[in-house]
Amino acid sequence: MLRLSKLTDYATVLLAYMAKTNSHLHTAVELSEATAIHLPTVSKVMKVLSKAGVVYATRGSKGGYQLAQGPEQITVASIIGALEGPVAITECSSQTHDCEQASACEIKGNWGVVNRAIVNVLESITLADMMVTQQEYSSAEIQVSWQGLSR
Amino acid sequence: MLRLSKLTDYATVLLAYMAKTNSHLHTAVELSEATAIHLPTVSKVMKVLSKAGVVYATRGSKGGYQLAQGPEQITVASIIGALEGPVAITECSSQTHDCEQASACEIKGNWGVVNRAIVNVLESITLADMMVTQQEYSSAEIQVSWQGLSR
DNA sequence: TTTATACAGTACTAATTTAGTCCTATATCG
DNA sequence: CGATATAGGACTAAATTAGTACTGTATAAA
Ligand code: FES
Ligand code: FES
Repeated sequence: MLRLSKLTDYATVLLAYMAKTNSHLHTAVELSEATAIHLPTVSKVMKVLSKAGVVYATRGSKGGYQLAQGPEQITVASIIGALEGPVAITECSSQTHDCEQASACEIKGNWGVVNRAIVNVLESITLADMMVTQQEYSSAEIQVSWQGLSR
Repeated sequence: MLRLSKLTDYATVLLAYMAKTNSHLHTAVELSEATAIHLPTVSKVMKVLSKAGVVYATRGSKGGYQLAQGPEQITVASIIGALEGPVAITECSSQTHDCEQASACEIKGNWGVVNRAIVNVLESITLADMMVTQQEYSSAEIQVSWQGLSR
């Protein structure tokens, strides 16, 4: 249903907390207590974020996690990519598809264009943007223009 | 994984075929043969599209389906909406959410903004756009700007 | 060097969602 | 009436996601 996984949501909440309290390394236990996300889940998410390079991990006593970049450099797309892989709204939206009925298909390639548009949005929004306090959903100003093809 | 359901994909393929051959009513059998989508699945999809008002259905002998509007008026968002309901990329992205940890959450409301941005993209793309023959994915020109909050 | 701490990697089960099919009912035309 | 075609709902199977647990590795301090 065009929905992100819960793990991606957790990741964003965790990263936002880390961004807010950026002075020290954060252990999984601390993150769990601060966000009320169960510890095993926090661990799972942080391991994935670490492997993807979104956060930097230090092992051992006095260890923990820290953001690999500033909140302005971490995009929502990169968070999603870490947890779920590249965004692909349909099977046919990636370059490496092999749709069975491709020869007869009227919309061939167009999901790729839609996908690209959505990725552009997600790449334009950073963790810092996600930390802005919202008064109203409707107060956001987003402008999107669709110009079709250049040829 | 931010993916549309297959039924939504089928719906778009079916509607694109209908748009291309707009002169007559299309039975489920004809649509199935033209698109190579199994008949039970075609029926399921068309029933949903009919209920949502995307297509108009005529019962009985000489019956079938036709587009309720021109391809330029049918948006991708409306197709998705018919099959999957309103787009909500996370539980917290709709106005009517009641997130357990909302009081402590650093990103409260921001998924709603991201969701709105994606919906804007999907509302800007029509069935007619989806029927343009694509040479290269990269040839599409989409411009998105994120301007954050107005206040 | 031993011990406590904290992350890494992997495997597994349960829960949820989606896909696909089928059956019965209703409407329309000739 | 009988053939055609959609409407609605129920049901099963498949796929995906969420959540948990266990074992391994690295680090720092006693
Ligand atoms: S749906 Fe795959 S090529 Fe059209
Ligand atoms: S995730 Fe629900 S309010 Fe933040």
